Amino acid sequence: MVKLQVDGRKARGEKRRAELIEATLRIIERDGVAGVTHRTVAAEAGVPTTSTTYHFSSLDDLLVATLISCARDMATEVYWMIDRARSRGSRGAEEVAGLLAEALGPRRGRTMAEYELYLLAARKPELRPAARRWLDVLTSMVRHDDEVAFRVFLAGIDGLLIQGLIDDEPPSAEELRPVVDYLLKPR
Amino acid sequence: MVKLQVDGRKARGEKRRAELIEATLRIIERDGVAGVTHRTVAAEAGVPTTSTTYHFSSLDDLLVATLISCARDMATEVYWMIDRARSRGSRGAEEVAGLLAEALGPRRGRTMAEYELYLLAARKPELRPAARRWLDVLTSMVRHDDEVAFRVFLAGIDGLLIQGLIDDEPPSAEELRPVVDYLLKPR
DNA sequence: TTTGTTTCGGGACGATCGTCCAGGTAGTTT
DNA sequence: AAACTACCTGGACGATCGTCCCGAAACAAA
Repeated sequence: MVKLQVDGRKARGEKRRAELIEATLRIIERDGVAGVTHRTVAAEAGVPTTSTTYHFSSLDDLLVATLISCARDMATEVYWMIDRARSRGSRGAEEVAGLLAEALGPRRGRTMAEYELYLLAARKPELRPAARRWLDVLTSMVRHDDEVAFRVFLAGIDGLLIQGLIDDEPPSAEELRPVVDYLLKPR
Repeated sequence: MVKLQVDGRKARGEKRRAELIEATLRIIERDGVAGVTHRTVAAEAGVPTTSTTYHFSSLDDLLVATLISCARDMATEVYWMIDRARSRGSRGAEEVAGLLAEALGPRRGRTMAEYELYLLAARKPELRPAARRWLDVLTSMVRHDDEVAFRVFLAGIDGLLIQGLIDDEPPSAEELRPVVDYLLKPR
């Protein structure tokens, strides 16, 4: 007989674990990876300091878990972005430009956090599979004969986002539009 | 009468300042921005700890100076890359792919450092002009009617580099070639 | 109820951090 | 030579860091 009701203790533990990961992501959005310490994360989550050391064997473990959680969100997010862009046909570029402007405007902190974690993965080999997964998922969405064009598209998106992060004021969808258009133009 | 011979003391000071910046860049290449402390930089440069606090009013100042120095190097570097690619005409893509493979292979640490400093600029407004300058310099190199294509090119380069940083083994020039080709193909 | 397991949290440890200070040294100016 | 300026450095301060320890509390199994 399989036990259907999970252990209440473990359930609470998992919940707090998730809360700590969320708090970590909020801190990275606000202060960057440099601002992540046991104490700042615990304070952000409203739990005692030692709670982080209990649920995560080290600070690195916490960052790893955060990246994995974040990468999953990114994958589904970009998945739907592509899906929406496709369903709008030739209006796809408009859709993409709008989403880029959003990522560089209201969601700027989140975008910075994602690229900081991305660079963290460049340094920590154990993080790379998680960081690479969403790229692979996306690549598998397209036909094989479009693969080069798609890789160019993804690279272009990354470049536009990174370059947009150092603008004093985030670029508007209208400014991004011609570049996205050029990027999507078939040849 | 203008004094031709500079103050020997200031000359030594400037020299050590430069050495500290170089040491900082080496540390970022090896351990990331997170590894930069007064003590690690001083040890890397082979000078006493307090030397960093004397020449740079704070750790932030040291990072700012390092980014500015690094950005200048990047600008001249990419400038010559573009120049070489142009002079080779249709072989430009080959040249670019080779340089990308080099940036992701032997010079991987340096590439990581550059993007870490880039993201630092996203968080610290006073760093943005320095980080943006080399982009502006490059943009001014092309004809106005090519500007969109050039922005796409630069964004694509950034994307390819960032994505290449999380590969377990750096991509070869041959693997990068088709993407660069597609990126440079006129339309 | 008793026993065992898991989560929780206060407190403290040594290490390392950024920064300051006060004196010492080398080079320039008068 | 004397006064001045700029660079150099050993030592130390308080703050914060990651992490450990150990008892308490909550919950499950017996």
